[in-house]
Amino acid sequence: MEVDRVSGKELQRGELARRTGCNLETIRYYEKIGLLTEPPRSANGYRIYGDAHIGRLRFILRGRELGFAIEEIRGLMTLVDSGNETCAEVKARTELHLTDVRAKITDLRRIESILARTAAQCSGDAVPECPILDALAS
Amino acid sequence: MEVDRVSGKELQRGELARRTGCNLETIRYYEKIGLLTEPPRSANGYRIYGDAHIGRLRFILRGRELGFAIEEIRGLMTLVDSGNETCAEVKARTELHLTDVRAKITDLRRIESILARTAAQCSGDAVPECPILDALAS
DNA sequence: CTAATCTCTGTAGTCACTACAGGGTCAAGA
DNA sequence: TCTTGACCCTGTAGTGACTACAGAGATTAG
Repeated sequence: MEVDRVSGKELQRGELARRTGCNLETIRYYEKIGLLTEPPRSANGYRIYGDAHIGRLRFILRGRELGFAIEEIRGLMTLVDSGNETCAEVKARTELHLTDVRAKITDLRRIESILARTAAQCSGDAVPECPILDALAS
Repeated sequence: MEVDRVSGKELQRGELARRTGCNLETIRYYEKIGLLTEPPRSANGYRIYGDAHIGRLRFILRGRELGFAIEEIRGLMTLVDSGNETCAEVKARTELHLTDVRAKITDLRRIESILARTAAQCSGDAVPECPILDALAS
């Protein structure tokens, strides 16, 4: 029994994975944590996905790419599903996340400058005295 | 039986935690994974730490602050312990890590700009059409 | 004497997956 | 018809770097 590949409406898990670039197991994981709704099954027990699932999974993956946590994505999707979403609310959540991202950048930049500065003091010779180790020890 | 607080040579776990700013449980964790050597015990079974432990733990914590992975820190400490460390080797490992940090910064900056740009398109009104959700869905 | 504050142990939970073992199903080729 | 390979199913365990907790024993202050 082959699934319908012409209309693109019925996909098996592997096919969904290929189309979205998502790892095969991750799809099952998202279902397990309730981020993807359980799809119907064919007679043999295989999951059958439709267009709605592709869209939802793409939403999740895009959100993850942008660094949103699973729970933040769940929140956004719940908001959309409830039909109560407003641009204001979505924007507020995005800006909250943006603050987080910026804090991480600041952190990493501080780390970068310390590392770069310390490494620059380093002779790079085959000697046992090392300013990097000194920096770590102090 | 009180530990010696004058010379600062013998500390209990809680005291070591306080002096280094390390979480109490984390010390036990570092011991479990072999990053901190098992300290001697007092008659009642309590761990007793000395100056060497303070130094080692500080080294680990500083390394973690700078984003080194546990295994990288373990590698650096092994290098030092072997007495074979050279400035060149330490520098090489630091620069490897620096590359990693810079890659993360690049990643986050890309995310930041997408989020900022998208949020800026957002009216912030109480309307259900939202460019952020559109960006996530596309 | 008692209550508070240490310490000990092992284990489980966090986040977001990823991998694997051990099986069932299905389509195509020899 | 048989077999091979590619799919799919399930549950569980592993990753990294902790953190928290339960249930116990030890010590100290009042």
